[in-house]
Amino acid sequence: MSDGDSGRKRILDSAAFILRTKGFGAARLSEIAQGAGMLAPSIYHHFKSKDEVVEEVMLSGIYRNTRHIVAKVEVLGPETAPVDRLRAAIVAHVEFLLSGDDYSSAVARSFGDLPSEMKQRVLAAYATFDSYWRDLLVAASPSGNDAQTTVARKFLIAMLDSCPSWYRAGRLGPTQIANQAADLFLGGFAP
Amino acid sequence: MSDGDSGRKRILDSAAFILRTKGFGAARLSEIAQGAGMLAPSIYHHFKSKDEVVEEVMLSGIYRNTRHIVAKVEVLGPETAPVDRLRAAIVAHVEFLLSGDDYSSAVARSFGDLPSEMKQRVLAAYATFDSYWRDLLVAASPSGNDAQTTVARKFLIAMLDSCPSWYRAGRLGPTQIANQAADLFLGGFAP
DNA sequence: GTCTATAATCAGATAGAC
DNA sequence: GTCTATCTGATTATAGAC
Repeated sequence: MSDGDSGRKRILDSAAFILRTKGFGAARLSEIAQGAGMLAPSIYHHFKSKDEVVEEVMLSGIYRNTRHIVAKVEVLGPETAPVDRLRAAIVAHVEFLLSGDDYSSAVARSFGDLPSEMKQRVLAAYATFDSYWRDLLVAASPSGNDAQTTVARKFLIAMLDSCPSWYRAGRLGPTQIANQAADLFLGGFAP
Repeated sequence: MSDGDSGRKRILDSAAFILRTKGFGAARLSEIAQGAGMLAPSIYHHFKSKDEVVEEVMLSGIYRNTRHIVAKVEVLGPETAPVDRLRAAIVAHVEFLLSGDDYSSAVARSFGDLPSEMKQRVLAAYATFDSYWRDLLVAASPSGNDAQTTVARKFLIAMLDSCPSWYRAGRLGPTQIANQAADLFLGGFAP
């Protein structure tokens, strides 16, 4: 069964765009509906509540993003150095965010603002994403210090997730920003 | 005239705490009032609107934070290397955020969610903060590339501002996190 | 300076026609 | 599957007593 242009998908696409651009706190159901080419009450034919729409956008975003990163890393041969695997993940994450995937950007922007019950549920999916990064960082860590790689992971993801909020198409393209992020995190600003 | 425990200050303190912990979208006037030991309508004796409270928290946060960082950097002698000035700023910023200054954390958490008209006004104050970082980074940049230091600044501030959202008092104290942030940004994760 | 009572507004959700 | 009309609840804001 094709999902091509169904109402459901139009709603999710619109919600992802709104969540990416305005954030959770400012996302209005009427605006989501407008972006999907319908009026607010029509959404309830497809979803039980506004929160259900938001939650599905979050889960999709995490899933799509994780799949994209894993694919870009695992295509590298088994002989690839851990640092190069980490580099590939950084580049893949930033490129995905900046190449217009509203779902992953919605997660980057709005995850922290979700109501706590929803956040708990979404966290289960987020754990997969998080632990993949943890493994990449541990493998590439020169020190091997556990607490340090945990802090480094928090810093890294916050840094990468910020891209959609300040990036504007211009002289530097997504790939250049992505490579600079990798250079900066791995090599430092003033080595 | 002492501002010690005036209603005005209690409201601002409470609002800063709420904005730091729940974000702009979830900040309720009734909860701000409760934290200040009064009921919601009493706030209007001190402020014209909820937005006015929020805006004053933002301006205070930016001002306090900038002043703190500048003080910690400018206490260094004029012979201090640019990299060490940048390092001092990074450490100062993280320590300030993690040592419980609700105002600076409120800015870090909620600035991106402000309604656009307010954001424009607050941006004027934020520009002072931003340009101080720009100067520090340009001075310490080995490459001197303008576009690159701009991107590096965005990444740096996003990374540092994320601290309050994930830091929990434990084995690592604020100073250790702050130093690790500086080591990571300046030296890189896998040099 | 803070309260109670209430107005005004808005957003999410439901009912039922088409 | 989408609409119009309406309900319900929450939230900001105002009026006026104390």
